[in-house]
Amino acid sequence: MNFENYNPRAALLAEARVMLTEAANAAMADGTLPAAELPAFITETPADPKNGDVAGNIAMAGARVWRKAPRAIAEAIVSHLPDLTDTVFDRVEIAGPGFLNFYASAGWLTGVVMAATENPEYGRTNAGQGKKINVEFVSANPTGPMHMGNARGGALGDGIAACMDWAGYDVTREFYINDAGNQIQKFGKSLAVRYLQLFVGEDACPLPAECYQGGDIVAHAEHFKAEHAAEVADAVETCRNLSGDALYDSAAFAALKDALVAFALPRNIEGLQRDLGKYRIRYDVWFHESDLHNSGAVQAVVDKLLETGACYKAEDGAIMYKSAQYAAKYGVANKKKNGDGEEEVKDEVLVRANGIPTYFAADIAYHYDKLAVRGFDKAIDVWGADHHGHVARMKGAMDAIGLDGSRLDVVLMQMVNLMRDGKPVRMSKRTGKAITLTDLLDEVPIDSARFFFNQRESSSTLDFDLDLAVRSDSENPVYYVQYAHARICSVLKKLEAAGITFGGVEGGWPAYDFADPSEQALIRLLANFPAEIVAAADKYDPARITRFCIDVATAFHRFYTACRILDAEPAVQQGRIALCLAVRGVIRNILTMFKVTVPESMERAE
RNA sequence: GCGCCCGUAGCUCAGCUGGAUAGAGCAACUGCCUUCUAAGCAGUGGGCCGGGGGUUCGAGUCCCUUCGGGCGCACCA
Repeated sequence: MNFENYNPRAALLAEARVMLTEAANAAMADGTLPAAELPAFITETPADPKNGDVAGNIAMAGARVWRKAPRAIAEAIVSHLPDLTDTVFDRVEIAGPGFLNFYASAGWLTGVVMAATENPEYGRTNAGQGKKINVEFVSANPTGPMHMGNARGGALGDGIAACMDWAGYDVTREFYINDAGNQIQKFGKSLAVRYLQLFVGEDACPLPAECYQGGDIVAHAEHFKAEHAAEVADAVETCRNLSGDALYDSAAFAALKDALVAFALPRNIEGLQRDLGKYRIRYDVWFHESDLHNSGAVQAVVDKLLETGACYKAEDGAIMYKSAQYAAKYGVANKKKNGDGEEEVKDEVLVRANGIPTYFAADIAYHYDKLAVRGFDKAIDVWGADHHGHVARMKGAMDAIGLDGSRLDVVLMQMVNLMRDGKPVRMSKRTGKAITLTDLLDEVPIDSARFFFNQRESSSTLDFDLDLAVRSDSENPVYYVQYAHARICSVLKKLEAAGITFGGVEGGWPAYDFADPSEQALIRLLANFPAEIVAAADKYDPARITRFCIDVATAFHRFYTACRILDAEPAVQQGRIALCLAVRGVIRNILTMFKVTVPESMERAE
């Protein structure tokens, strides 16, 4: 038997839908129901399992076209349903205002357990049809350390990528290195000033306010001095006698900046790669913004937009992008009040009057590269919510350049509040500065960080409970889930020690129908797993999988409390071992998706 | 002023393309270990789903409006 790509819940919903459609058509054909166009209806999984495994609302939805009470329509449809023997259903009932409730057969439940035990990748489906997806996330500036937003973005982006991978998409994880443009100039200026300070002192060459103030800049300057001082000795001598704009505009200062950036930037990028690696994120592509400038791709995009009329040259020489062209379609535009107090749409700068393109121009070239050059069907960007103003104009720009703006989806992520003792903490106790990703990982286990950041929808601000994240008890959801897995491993070890093995499908599937309510509830939950992943991929919401995992752990602990395994009758025991293996597989697959460790045993706290 | 996100139990949050009696964890209270890890389980109490209109068989969910909180509106990224 082949359980690859099996999605039991989707199969059940689809089967009920076919039955209802055929029964309704048959009822109209023989006059039980008046002839009419089949109404739109849904089949869904009821919240309360008492109402069955599939509920159809066709009788209520058809009340108008069939001009009958929903319950009467339901009777008519039920009387035209086929014999349910040998189907995935046991029975159908009419309930409530006119729901048609389908109850799954024991065979279907067994099939779920079989699929989850026989298929090590149970949960994976081909719903995405192998479409090429690019997920770009974090993309932190290589000018300094990563902050909490990057920490959330990393866990979220990697979670989205994992869900899409499991949902059958061909996923590429990508990091966009902003190694060009203004912030690199600022980085260079900061480095060069700090470097000069090593020779002339801080007072003689103060660090401008707009520069990076962090200690990492000083450290770079010191390292450079130790290793490469001779190479820039002449430039330092020249700069010594200059100050203010005369200094910043000098060729010697520029040479100093270039040398220091060439030294520090690769180190910072390596640092990003090291820290993200420690955070268990592996990128497929590290894309350099500078390549887009060097290859002429940015210029080509600007030329093309000028050609199509999406852009125009302003009087001062800047190239402006017309905001009005996307405002209607994507809603948001950069509105400003003019001198008369009237609102007008303000156009965006694509290339500055001084000829230097803005990041917006580079971003268009970058996304053109993703969608048109590299041929991704979809580009998904994970951005902080503070960049939301950029979304509409980026989508609009994709349209303007001849692509489809809907092929770019931006997942906006709200802020993180780090909480300690129920109060927000903004600054690191150690450094007095904003808390970095590495600060966080020094304090809380990576397992907790990866899991916690994926517990809330990206659209909600997230309170990260530092106290909870370090706790090794059931209140910490990571431990709760890991414990369920460890419990299963422990039982299996005990069985193994007693010489009991599991036959599986090959060894003759256990003749046990999972009679206990806790068993059935658990199996029904496991049946949802593939559909949950598909939904998480569709909505770019990995949080539903972490919640699902907690639900599975809860259902397992209930089962474990209600049902014995070690001393059960042989057939019952085999069935329960199968169920344990199924749960173990699902938890393992989820934790692996989120890069959380999957322990086979838990150390006792004391 | 304009735009985006969020208002659901004391707290943190679920609630799937509108569906049946609005759920979970924490906190409070009560039980369950001679039994596979009690890092677990069961039970009790707790709600004008921010307010007000509308759409329909049916609204926490959709539309309008209003109030409260967060974030953004640069020739920065």
